[in-house]
Amino acid sequence: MTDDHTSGPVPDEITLGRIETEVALLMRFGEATRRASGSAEHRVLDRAAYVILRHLDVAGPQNVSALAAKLNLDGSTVTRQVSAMQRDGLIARTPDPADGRGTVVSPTPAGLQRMAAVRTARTRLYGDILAAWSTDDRDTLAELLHRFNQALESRPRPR
Amino acid sequence: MTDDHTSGPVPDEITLGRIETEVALLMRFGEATRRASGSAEHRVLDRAAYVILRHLDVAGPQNVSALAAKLNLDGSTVTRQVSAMQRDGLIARTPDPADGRGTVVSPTPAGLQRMAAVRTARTRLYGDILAAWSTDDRDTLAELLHRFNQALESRPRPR
DNA sequence: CGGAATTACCTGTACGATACAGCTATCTGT
DNA sequence: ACAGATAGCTGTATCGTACAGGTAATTCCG
Repeated sequence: MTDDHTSGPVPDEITLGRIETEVALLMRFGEATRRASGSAEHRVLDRAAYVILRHLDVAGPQNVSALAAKLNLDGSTVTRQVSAMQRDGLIARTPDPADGRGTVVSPTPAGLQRMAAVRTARTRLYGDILAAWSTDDRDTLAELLHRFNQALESRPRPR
Repeated sequence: MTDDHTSGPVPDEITLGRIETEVALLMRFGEATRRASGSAEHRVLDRAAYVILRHLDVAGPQNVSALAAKLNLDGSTVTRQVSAMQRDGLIARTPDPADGRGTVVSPTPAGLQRMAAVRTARTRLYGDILAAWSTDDRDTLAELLHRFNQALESRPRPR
């Protein structure tokens, strides 16, 4: 509710509008880039695989449900993606020793290697794109994005 | 291929890695949010309708090809989305007076109204999320995102 | 002017990512 | 030990997208 402010566009709102615009734009860029560069047959890693491997790398091997919860995806989606990744040798599935229902997903060396390659490529791309930026501005961008994501994470309860 | 830097992780690279991480995170948040909030039957605007309306609003009525080029989408994709939007009364198609092959797509008042509603909702959401931020930080975020997008736009020629 | 090449759009088809519903196997609490 | 919850898988549906192919209109060139 928050019986809003029919007071008109306050400066703050202008800034928020700009942020909305830029986030939407960035989103669109990201999708376009992913489609353009990833569709070739030699795609190093498709998108979901990268995110999954990345998460497994930082958070350690875990079962499908945990993965799904963390990635905000349905369990069935993760099941299928993990199956594909197993077929491609990027992850291994082992029965969870602590729970007969569960399957622990862990990255294989090959998976980690490919993930690292993608990460390096992306990092390099950003280096290219931000070539003209000062170290200070880059730092600030990283910091603000981090805080923004934290804010997003702690407050996505519109349900 | 640019056998560069075997020098190890320079501070700059650490920052770039952080940026990569945060952009990826933001992307996932955006997708998750879109799916979660948009799937209900009361979705104000489905799919790419928002982006299309937004673009038509800022860039004026234009034909399908121009739209596709701007949005980095295949013409057929835009055709279908525009058809759906026409069915829903969000845009109107009129024959291009200057080119018998072309169809000019223009937003209807209803379309613009719904677009504005979505934009307002999103802006409010960001206001919520950034409630604890200083005006300065918000400004900086908006500015840096803008510059980042500009850099992305002017340099996506890895093909 | 007239045919060839190009362009704009649409349609058919396919694919990837996702969700939801329903199934089976296993676990947990009383 | 049984009832209910949970983990994962499979079937099916939807959405957004791309590519290939078709038709109509435009433009270019001789």
